[in-house]
Amino acid sequence: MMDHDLAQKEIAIFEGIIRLIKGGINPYTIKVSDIARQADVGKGTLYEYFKTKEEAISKAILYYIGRGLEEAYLAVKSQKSFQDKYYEVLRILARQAQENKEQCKLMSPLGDLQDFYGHLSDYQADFRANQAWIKKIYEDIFQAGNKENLISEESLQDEDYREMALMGALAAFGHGLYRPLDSLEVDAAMAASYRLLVKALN
Amino acid sequence: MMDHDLAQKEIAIFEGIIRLIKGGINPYTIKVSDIARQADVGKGTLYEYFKTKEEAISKAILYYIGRGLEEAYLAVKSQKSFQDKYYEVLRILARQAQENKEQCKLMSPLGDLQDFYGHLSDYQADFRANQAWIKKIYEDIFQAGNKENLISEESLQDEDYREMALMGALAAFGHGLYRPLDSLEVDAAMAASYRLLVKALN
Amino acid sequence: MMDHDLAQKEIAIFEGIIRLIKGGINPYTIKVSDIARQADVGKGTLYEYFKTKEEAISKAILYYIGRGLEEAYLAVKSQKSFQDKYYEVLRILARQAQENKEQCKLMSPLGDLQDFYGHLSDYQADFRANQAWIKKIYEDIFQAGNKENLISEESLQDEDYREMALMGALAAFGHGLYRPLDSLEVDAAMAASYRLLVKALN
Amino acid sequence: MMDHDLAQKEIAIFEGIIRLIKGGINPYTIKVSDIARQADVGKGTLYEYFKTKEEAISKAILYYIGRGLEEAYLAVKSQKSFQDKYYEVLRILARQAQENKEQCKLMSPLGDLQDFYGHLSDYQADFRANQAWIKKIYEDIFQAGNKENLISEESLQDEDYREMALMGALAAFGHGLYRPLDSLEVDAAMAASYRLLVKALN
DNA sequence: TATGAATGAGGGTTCATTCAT
DNA sequence: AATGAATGAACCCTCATTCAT
Repeated sequence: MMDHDLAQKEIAIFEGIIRLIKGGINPYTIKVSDIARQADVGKGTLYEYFKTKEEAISKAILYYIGRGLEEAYLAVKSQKSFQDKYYEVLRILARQAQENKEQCKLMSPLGDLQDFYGHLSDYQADFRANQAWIKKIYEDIFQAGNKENLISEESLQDEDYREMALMGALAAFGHGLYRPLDSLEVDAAMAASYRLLVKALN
Repeated sequence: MMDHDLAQKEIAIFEGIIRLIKGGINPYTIKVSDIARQADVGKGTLYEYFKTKEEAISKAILYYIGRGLEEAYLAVKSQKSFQDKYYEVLRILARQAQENKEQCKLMSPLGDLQDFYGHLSDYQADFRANQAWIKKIYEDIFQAGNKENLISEESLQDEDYREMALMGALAAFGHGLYRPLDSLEVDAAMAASYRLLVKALN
Repeated sequence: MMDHDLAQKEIAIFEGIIRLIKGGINPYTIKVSDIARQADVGKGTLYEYFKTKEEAISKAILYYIGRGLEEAYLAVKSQKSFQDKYYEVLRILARQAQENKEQCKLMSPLGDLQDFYGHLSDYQADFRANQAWIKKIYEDIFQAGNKENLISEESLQDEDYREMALMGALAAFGHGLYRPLDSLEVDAAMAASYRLLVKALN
Repeated sequence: MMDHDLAQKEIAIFEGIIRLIKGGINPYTIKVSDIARQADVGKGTLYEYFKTKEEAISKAILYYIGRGLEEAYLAVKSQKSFQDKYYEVLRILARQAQENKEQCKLMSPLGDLQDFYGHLSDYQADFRANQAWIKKIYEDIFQAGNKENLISEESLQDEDYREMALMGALAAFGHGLYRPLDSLEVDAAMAASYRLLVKALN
């Protein structure tokens, strides 16, 4: 039902690529033979589904991020309060940071994704689909904040400002995560990030 | 004083590499022959000064960022007020973003520099030297803020929090910059970023 | 009678291959997938009828040339006079040269066919069948020439010589054809070739 | 002095390629590694001098044929009589046919060289240089024939005809050569070819 | 010290062939 | 019998590194 138009091998390849990246390989250094081995397909099979290695890697990343964003959106939406929604995002970021810190970038609309892998920009369609998810997540959070009167009228109206505020709070959290923290300190970073957000918006 | 132990050819190589990166080449795709041509040296010469291509590129990046950070520190120090110092940082970031947005990361202690070029972490010595500059910049800004009573006692004492606040405000600015802004809007982004910082710290 | 043992798909494959060659593809660069597409059969089907790609291409060429030679023989036989018979051959050559100059070689016993596609020699049976057609064409022409007293006794007895004479006259015509001639000049080349032949044989 | 602008490695590569072709490999099936091994250079070296494998092979063929034609011209010119000159050409052809029958084509202006290796036509400059040699050879032979009154006025004036006559006689000889002849029979074929030529021209 | 010609390991891609359906 | 998705051996070409000059 989901992925209804993705062949099974195509997904196997995507997952092989994602596994490699999570395993710590820089996408620029992935070899076709690595992908084939990880995905348990022949090297030639990759070229039945993608024109080049770069296309396969780019689409895998975009696919993976897309799935993550969809899940993130559902998780955020299932939370009721402003704070719970925001904490949900932070928890997702923290988890991703543990898996592979590259993916911290996933919440940034326009993000630094190209820095991660320059060829991504060749696949604007998938790219934009992902940005749409991000916008939905942001919107859901802001609406909750508004309902709870945590956002000043002024902040609410200035779309650029409120987005910068959210981005900044998330980035601050990401920055905090870089240190070798134990889980207690993750909580501290979350609290600090939330504090930054609330201060920024009211 | 600086560069006292860098041969002239070594610097030529660094500058060639930096020119290439500023020209938009992804560091992963730089070829030794590119460097040699840009630096106007023979390909073999590179191996007189560096053991591998990666070492040359990594050290060039670290060298370039180091020079930038030193200049940034001096520029910040020369400003008197908290606001002027912070705006100085923002102006530097904006300029770098124009040259090459990769270098926005330069202010982040621990930054995402590895994402930019994974081999950088092999040269911890230069790496740490750069972080020291960043710390000095941060310290200079915070002291000015303190003198002007713009930082609450609580924020001042919590080193982690205040650094997160600064990082967040900078990241928010960086985020704002990604849109195709004219210079007027850069001013708006600077104002918003400063507002975030002040709110966060007091 | 002919093709009695050729399956319908087999012929479809032959014709696909011939279409490709006439379309200008060098036989060495034909791909199995090209053949399958042209013949409108599956790639696997080719291997039901032929052990290798080379066998398919070789047999297709030999089959096509065989058909052409049979037709040529009938056309030559249907002409009455020595000159008409010879002109018939020239007309066939000219037509083939227009379609694809490769096939000019078709009249040469032993020809340069291997140069055209080296694997042809692996299929000596079909090869020899084609040479038999050529011999019949030659014989028919020589008999007519003899009846009309256009061939000296000496030339008639020396089989090697008379065949060389015929080959030479044909090659001269082929050579004349290579220039960008309009149809009038084709006539001139035919006349010159005939003149060469008659001089050679009497 | 000769080849003054061909690097030594370039010639080594040419000679390696020619050796392979003389050894019987079809030019379409030559591998870069074959060339490198034959020429005793690294695989990469080939790409210092040629952009592609096809360029290397094409230029090697054209180079080799050019050298052969130059030598052939000098040999023909050094002969005094019409018959000796023509026999010289036949001897060269016979020798080449023994080495590698492909090169029989070498005397044909416009020849069938493309059939031999389709990429040759990409190097028109070298191609035309070779044709100039052929023209010179032809001219030298015709002038001798004229001096000896072996060419009728009519034949002499008709450039197309006389060239066809020469081509035809040469082709007839080539055709005769294809049989497994011993040297005595080569003499017979030469005599027959000469006879054809003289008859054709007077 | 400086060079760049030469190298060959390495990797992306193609395509003949197979085989499960 | 017919198919075409899947495969991986094979091959062209690149480029980091070396080394003779």
